[in-house]
Amino acid sequence: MPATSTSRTARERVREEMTGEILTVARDHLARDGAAALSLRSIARDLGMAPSALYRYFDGRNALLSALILAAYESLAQCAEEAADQAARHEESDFERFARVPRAIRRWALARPYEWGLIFGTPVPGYEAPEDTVGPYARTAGATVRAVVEAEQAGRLSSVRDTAAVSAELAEAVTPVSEALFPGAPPETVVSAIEAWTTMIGAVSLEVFGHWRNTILDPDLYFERTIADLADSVGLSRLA
Amino acid sequence: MPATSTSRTARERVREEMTGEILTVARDHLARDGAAALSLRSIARDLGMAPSALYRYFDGRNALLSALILAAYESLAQCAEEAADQAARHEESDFERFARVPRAIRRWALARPYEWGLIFGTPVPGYEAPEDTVGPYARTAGATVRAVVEAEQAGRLSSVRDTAAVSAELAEAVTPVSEALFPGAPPETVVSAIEAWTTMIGAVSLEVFGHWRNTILDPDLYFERTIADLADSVGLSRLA
DNA sequence: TGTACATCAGTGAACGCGCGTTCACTGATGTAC
DNA sequence: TGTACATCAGTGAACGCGCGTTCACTGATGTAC
Repeated sequence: MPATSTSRTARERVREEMTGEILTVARDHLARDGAAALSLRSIARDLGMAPSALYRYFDGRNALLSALILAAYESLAQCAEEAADQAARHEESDFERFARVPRAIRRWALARPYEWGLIFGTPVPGYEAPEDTVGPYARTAGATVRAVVEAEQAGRLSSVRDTAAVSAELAEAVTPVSEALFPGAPPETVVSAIEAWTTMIGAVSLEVFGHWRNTILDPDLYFERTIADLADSVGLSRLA
Repeated sequence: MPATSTSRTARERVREEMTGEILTVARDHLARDGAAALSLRSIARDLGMAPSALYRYFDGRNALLSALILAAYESLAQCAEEAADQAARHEESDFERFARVPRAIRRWALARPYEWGLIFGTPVPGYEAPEDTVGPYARTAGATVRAVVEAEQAGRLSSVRDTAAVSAELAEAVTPVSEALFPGAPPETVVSAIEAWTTMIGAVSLEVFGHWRNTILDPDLYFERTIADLADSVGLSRLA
């Protein structure tokens, strides 16, 4: 019966809306008070409903926190992938295409410092991150290095860079990344890319967590320089 | 009167001991439950005393937390400076002397993940870091780049590296670092050093916060590689 | 279309808990003469 | 050396609070015939 399915989805639509509203309010509280202070009662208060009502939507405080964490991972992954897709659509230099993703990630993080903290900050203690974060995490990393992978496959990575050879042991230690993101690429490329990832995360974290106050006066400018140096270290050309 | 002064310091010595014990227990709790869950009552319970007794030593929960944060900063600074001092005493290559400090910092962090988190993790919300952290933070950074500064002053930094020129604006944006740590050095050196710092913090954070599970199978090996690449990027020679 | 029933969202009272902080106090340790 | 007093560490009861979670309930929305 079509009537049945449409009306059931009507109920479900309302449910999804309500779930979204709860998550939105929860995110606001997260931004204001941090993850540890997240309180079902105060979220319910903001929504104008009884605390117990939230149990219709989330199986307690921990479940809500898990949902927030997962949502943060997925939001970041989507942001990074959108930037990479957009880059792929433009006819630009390898460098320009690479640069778009770190820029997008940084913007995402500056707009949502506490969600960034859920992913890359101090882990909430006694709390195991949900398994489902592995996927979005990998997608974010994949989007970040996509321009490198493509340039590598097209033979466009400059080999003039003075990268030291990677030992067999190190290549082995890094196989999960090689296999997932760099099939067939030389280990030197893989290692440089991981280091670029590390530097990017570090640069964003230091900025977002406030460590550049009175130290780096123009974070935009500095981040651009970081991106440029990362591209160099990975062998990406600035030419179109 | 000598009797007076010795007996007064006797009382003060006990006081200092007690203060130290409280901080130790607090650090244990921090490691077990995280900063947000730090509780005066449970610390007092562990010490076998009344909660109110803690107010003789710390002016409430926030003050205790501040003391923990400050202690973490100072412990890290001391660790880094000791490593740098030790390096200065050895006749080694510039590279070896540089490498000692990141290694020490990483070891410190792995042994005290939550204290690392107090410094480089998500800031405790609604909580301004005490001003006194500026000093130890600068000391840590200074120790990290000491080998670079010395090599630069001795004219031993290799200039063959293909570092792009730093614009006047970027040099300006970075003056606090130049003035505090690199008097007279070219801005290219300063910027490379800041990037090395960023990468090191990023690498340690990613590892300490658990992001290398199933990704980097041998973190020791990978970190050594990171150090080597940082030294290269900054122009340090591996020769003695 | 109408009726009987099932499903589900949301209420509101209640539970037990651990928390930070205060206060008046006791008793030991140090100080002054 | 002895005595009167001040300082200080630590006690224990009490406060008010906000929390997560449970439970029996009401009433609206959807379902089956």
